[in-house]
Amino acid sequence: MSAGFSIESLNKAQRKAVLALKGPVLILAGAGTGKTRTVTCRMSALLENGVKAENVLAVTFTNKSAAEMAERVMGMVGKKRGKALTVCTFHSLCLRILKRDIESLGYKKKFAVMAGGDQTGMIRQLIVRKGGRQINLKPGEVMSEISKAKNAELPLSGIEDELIAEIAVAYQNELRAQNAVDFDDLLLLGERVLREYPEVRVYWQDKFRYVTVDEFQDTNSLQMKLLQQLVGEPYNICVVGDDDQSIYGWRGAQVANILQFERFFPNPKIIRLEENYRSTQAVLEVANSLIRHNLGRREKKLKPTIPGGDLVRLVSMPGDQEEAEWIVSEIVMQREEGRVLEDFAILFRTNGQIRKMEEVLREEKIPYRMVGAQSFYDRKEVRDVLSYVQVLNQPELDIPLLRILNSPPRGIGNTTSMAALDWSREKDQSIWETLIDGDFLFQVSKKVRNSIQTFTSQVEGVRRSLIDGMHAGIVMDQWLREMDFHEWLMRQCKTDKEKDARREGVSTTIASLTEAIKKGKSLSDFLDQAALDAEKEDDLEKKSGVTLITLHAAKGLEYPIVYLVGLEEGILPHKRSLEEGTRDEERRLLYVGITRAQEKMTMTYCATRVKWGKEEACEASSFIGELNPDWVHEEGYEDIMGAEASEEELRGFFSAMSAILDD
DNA sequence: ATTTCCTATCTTTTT
DNA sequence: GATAGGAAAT
Repeated sequence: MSAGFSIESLNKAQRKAVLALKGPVLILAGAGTGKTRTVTCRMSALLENGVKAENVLAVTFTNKSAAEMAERVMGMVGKKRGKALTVCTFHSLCLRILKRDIESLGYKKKFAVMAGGDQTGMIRQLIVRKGGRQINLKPGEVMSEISKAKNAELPLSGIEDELIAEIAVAYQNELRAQNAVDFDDLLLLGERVLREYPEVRVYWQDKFRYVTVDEFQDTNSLQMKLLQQLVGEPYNICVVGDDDQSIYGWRGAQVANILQFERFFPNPKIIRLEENYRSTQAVLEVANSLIRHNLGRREKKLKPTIPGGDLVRLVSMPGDQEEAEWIVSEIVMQREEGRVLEDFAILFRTNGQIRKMEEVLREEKIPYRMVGAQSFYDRKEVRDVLSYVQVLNQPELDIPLLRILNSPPRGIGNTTSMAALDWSREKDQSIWETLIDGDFLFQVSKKVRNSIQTFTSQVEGVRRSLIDGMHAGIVMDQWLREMDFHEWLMRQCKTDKEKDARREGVSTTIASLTEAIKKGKSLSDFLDQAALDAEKEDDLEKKSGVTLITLHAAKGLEYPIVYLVGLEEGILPHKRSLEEGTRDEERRLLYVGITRAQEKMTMTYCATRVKWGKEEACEASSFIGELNPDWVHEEGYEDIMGAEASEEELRGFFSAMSAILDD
């Protein structure tokens, strides 16, 4: 076998997984047990055994892990064959399926994906229109109800809360009117088109004869149904996951999918990977002792291959300021001992906790990279630019058009856009059609008419030059200049830092547009990708420094030295999980956090923490009592500072000594 | 129509 | 302590 990997380098269980190519396979892979390695070797083995790369599909959960897996397989089987494989997320898979056949479901072929801020904005508007303001209804709540209903394949009108149901129905009508879909629709419609149209199903089943699903514990019931449609007999499906790392229950993930895999695909080969190559015994003992407290899991234990190791440290802090300062001082110290900044990661439960840490790192001039904070494509200026691109591509889309209509200000204010909106509703046409509608223009003031016509002819002019074959990146850049977009943007910024960030956001967006066009993608392709991508991958990978990351985003990653901060009741476990009775998931979250560490693990908790500008008292997390004390070393703030003080005294002593000796 | 100032709310986690 | 949306002033 001329495989790009050596079978000898795998352990027995891994080997078994790599060789089980046909039929359903369930790989239970604990943290750090060489899961990715095994999966990529297995895919490589498929190709070695004569399976065509075009017939192989790997589904992952994030774009990032898709990219990573694709890269690793390519490294094994060569670029040419690697490129023919399909490695993508559930959502982008459905996007592909729908691009081919969405017309069967009554949508027009060119549909848009609505996500992030646009979606929130739309819901917010509807809340106001339907009078949900008074009862303080939050967009997030409405969205999660809609999502729940869609994932359960229940009608939106059946949502228990009448007002939410009404808003949900209006939301869906609005999407439908705009020929747009949201994230859940992608899955919902993807599954539906496969189920209802045998020829579509056969096409995709025939294309993807070998399917692999990574992070299977995170799939929800809809994704499971999709898989059932996608994978036909003889069920060449391999799923990989770890029920102990299921941390997306709030998004509808069903641990049952992994616990009862055999219910969906008969007689699977079940393979357990339990030998951990990532962490020291100390780290694993603590992780195991914690996760043991969860009920209803597939019993398993991570077996260490690296005996001993430093004890896991548990440090109490007076406040979050001290917590941040102490961790940074530790990093500085260890860097002086030869550690590189990329070895360190600081893990958080919520994004809000990151701020303090950032502040201190900046003071100390230590570079850092953040993962899982605000999504690049959700930044204001980026969404503005993207809205412009959307309007260029398809002016009939109301949401992006409304967004840019008066930013920068061009004399088409709120009154006018509301009038246009009403008119478009009445005539059952898009707002763009209304703006070029003579009847509509006739009934507005001359001044407003002028402003509108200036704008619409601008759009038409720019669109024409696009059709003439001008480069979209250049056209967009020129147009932004023409309307003094930058100047307007800069005027809104208070600090220089903000200015830089905004400028960078705009130029990065234009740059990635330019790049996409260069690669031969259409504007629609570019916009779809922007909607599905949470992050701009390349920046994150390239940036160096200490990693700041949420526990959720950290899954699948590893770092030599890990600090896990804010181990406090109300944060981890999160207050809301206590209300919702999902404490087990919080425990898994902590488990994921601990198992990220290769060599050194430090956890901290504070007595007080500044929340919303106010100091609040905190209590140590109840999870702390569940950790095996044999492998934990507890320290107080006084101990650490005491040690440091005596070190200083010592230094003072030495300098005094040398002064004497110099004499 | 646009800017500016005030206030209520926010903090789980993400495709 | 930020930020978005609303009211008030220009």
